[in-house]
Amino acid sequence: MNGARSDVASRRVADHLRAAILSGEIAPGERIRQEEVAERLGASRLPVREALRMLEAEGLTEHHTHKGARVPKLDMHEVEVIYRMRERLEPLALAESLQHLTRDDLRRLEGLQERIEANGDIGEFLALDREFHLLTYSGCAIEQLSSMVVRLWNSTQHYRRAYMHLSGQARRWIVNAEHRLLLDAIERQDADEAERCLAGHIRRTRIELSHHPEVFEGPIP
Amino acid sequence: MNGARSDVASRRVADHLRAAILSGEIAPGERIRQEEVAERLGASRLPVREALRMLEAEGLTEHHTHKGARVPKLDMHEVEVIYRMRERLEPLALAESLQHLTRDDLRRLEGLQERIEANGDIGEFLALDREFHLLTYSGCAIEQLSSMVVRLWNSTQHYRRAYMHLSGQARRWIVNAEHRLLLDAIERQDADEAERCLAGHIRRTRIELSHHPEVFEGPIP
DNA sequence: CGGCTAGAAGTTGGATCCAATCCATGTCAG
DNA sequence: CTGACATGGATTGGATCCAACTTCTAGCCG
Repeated sequence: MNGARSDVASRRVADHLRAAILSGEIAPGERIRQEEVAERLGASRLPVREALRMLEAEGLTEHHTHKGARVPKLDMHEVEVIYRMRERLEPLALAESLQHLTRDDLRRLEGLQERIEANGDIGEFLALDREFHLLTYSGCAIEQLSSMVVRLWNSTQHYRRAYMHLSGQARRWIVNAEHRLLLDAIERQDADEAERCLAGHIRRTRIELSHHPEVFEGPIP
Repeated sequence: MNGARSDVASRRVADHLRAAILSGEIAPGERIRQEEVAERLGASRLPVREALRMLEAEGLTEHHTHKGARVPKLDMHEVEVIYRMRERLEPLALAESLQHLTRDDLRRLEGLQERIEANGDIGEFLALDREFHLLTYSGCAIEQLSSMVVRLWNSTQHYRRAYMHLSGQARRWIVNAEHRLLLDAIERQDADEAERCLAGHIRRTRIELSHHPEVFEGPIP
């Protein structure tokens, strides 16, 4: 009868924490105290515990018994391997998704890409880029595959942001060109070409990132 | 100071349920009632809830709000895609693991393969085969990669068992031959060859499985 | 002065009770 | 007889209180 509200407390808490982690408000390595979160969101500790477990499944927190939850901190090699995983899994997800994308999805992809090209600030770019790519996978009905792709995006989000703070506008032009090629292949339903574009896009990003070890050293803007 | 006992109730419960699901005692599609488990293991419902969340992160259960936990039931296409994910991820895990494998690991791999060749019953074969492959990945220090590989194995375990009940001894000879080739490449630290062997091994299994749609239809031994 | 230990405070894990939701059964109108 | 609908039992979600563990600190002894 209501507007599909998330009236389950644990989900509300999870949504809140997820946003806080993805936006960088809670940084990698930082500890999350149950009581503090519970108090701030007006719930008891129990839904917070459930929420932290959900986030753990999404790769956003890690849990150690009697020591609580932290946001995982990754080193350069870990992130590089995660990018290699993305190179292999995301083309598969795209292939599974491609023929199920609706005409409306394509229109939204176009719209997102136009907004990406509008060159907003870094936070906006990251959010739109994420939305763009995940939308291309939205037709993938294989739960395991979709959830793993989201996990990989979640894990690297913080380092993508850190890298964007270092890289110039030129990078964005390359991204835009690659997105356009990808969009074109998707609209033509050319699975092979779309997979190639996507793998190349991720691969290039991985290699660029590997030239900036400083991303993984200090605290970040 | 104690013998590394799993004195945390939620972990004990999770271990118990994991074993029950992997052994087929709890079948795909089956519901898991918190109170029943709690009573049977002499704990309250809370650690059971935590355990179910852990298992969800491992791909062994799925959770729907106010409807509880079930073991996911997959159709043939889903399993086929999961095998394609394995084809892409496990060679990567092997490459990451290869140079960290100790001489002792290699000896244990040899021992496992010999026990596999001893041709025990199906349950034993499945357990040994799982142990063999996961041991080859044990040197992989990338948590995300290792955990995803385990997830994929967990998800398909039941269907591997169902398939084994249908396939003859000839399949085992092929598996043994492939394992020997893989072991040889691993011992020579030949990453490329090992990746090729492994991808081929998984690929062949996927194709074989796709010839047996009956695996996904009825209830299973 | 430094390192180790005991304990106190803080944080997480677990048990019990209550509330909200789902689902199956039975009833009644058409 | 069939369908929708209401109701009660069953099951999960949440709050509160207590126990176990970790960690930080203060004090003692070498």
